[in-house]
Amino acid sequence: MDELKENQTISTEESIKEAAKVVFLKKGFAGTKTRDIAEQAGENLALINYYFRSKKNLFRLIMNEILEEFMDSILPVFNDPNTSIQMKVEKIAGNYIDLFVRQPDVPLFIMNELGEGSGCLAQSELKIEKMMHSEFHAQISKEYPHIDPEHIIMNVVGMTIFPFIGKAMMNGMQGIDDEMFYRLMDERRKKIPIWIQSILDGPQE
Amino acid sequence: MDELKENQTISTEESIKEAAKVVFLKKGFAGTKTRDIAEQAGENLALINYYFRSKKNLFRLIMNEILEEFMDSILPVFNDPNTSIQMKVEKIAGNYIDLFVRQPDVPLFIMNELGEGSGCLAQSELKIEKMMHSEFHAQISKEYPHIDPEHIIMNVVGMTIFPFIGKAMMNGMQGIDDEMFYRLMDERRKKIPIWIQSILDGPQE
DNA sequence: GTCTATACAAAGATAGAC
DNA sequence: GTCTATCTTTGTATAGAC
Repeated sequence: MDELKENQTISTEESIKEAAKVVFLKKGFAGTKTRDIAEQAGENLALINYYFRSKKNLFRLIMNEILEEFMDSILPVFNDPNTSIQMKVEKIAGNYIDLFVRQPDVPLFIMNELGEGSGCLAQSELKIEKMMHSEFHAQISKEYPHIDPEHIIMNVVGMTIFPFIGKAMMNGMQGIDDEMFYRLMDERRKKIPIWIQSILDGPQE
Repeated sequence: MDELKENQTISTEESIKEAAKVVFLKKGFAGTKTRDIAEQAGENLALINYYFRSKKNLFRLIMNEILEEFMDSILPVFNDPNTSIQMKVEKIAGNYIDLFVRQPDVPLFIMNELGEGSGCLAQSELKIEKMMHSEFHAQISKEYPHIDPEHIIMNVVGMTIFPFIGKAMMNGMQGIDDEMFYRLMDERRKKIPIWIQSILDGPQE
């Protein structure tokens, strides 16, 4: 019955992963000490390396889980031929904003690990290629043949996630406090699809 | 003549700064060891702390120089009441793209160091507030009172720099190689101002 | 004021006992 | 599987030569 016990208390491995998630999201990768994770989990320091080989590996594991969950929530809509371009944009912008409002550290997290220095996510299951060759891509090609679908995808993603990446910049700015920021983000949820439509339709003559 | 020697060989302090710039840009803040910098400069390790107090301080110094130079090239146009909104957008998108094509590591760099973990740039002279309260901001408020200027600024900057941040993602993608990426970026240099105009004008009825 | 050599502390990783 | 003790790397500080 070793593999089948139920009502079992949380495993050591799992408790470390949960603790790591909390600490990583609060302090970032560089700001997190493995000793913090061990303390938060109430486990011995050496067990982190025993179960996860390295701090970086543990970090990558957690990030991939978050991203995979997110992508799985996006892709079905993205590949559904029966939803319009506008609805797809609404879905992706809305889901990104929801995720980042709830977990403000994730965007920087992603960016952090794309650099060559850490490079954890570079070859991971980001599934971006699935986004690029999705039904969304095909729909744009068909309905707006004059514009490169890559540009539109870059615009949607850039307009959506940049403010969160740049939040640290903006917080220092006179005139944009947290309350205003979240109000702006809520506006963007509705406006980004409209803006994308304006871009697709082109300039007014 | 102590302050006025010319033809002088590069100073120790300067050689460390140059070496640090090279290594930081290549490996990022976390990936750079102070011993790497010392070796690259051909100087003793302790001199880094002697001249710059700490690794973080040295990093901040270098980043501020890069950003300041960039901002100084942007701000005059940004605050000139005699250039149109479109021309300002052209200027900022063009300058960003030029900078990032020449120094592909800078954008990720900036983002990397905005996180709370390292936080080197958080309270630095980013001059973003000057961008936000520039003539550009005022022009949008006046000519397009129905739209929040912050949204437009976020859109310009997001559309411009996101592709560089996401380049690592896209490089892994089937169908976008380096040549195509730079072709797309060159297109964006001209198209972003047009797209912004479409957004400002709103959807076609 | 500059520089070399060295010491020290924090933090990730590992070996080996149990 | 778990824990203690230890090793290694790395940023920083200091002592002392010139």
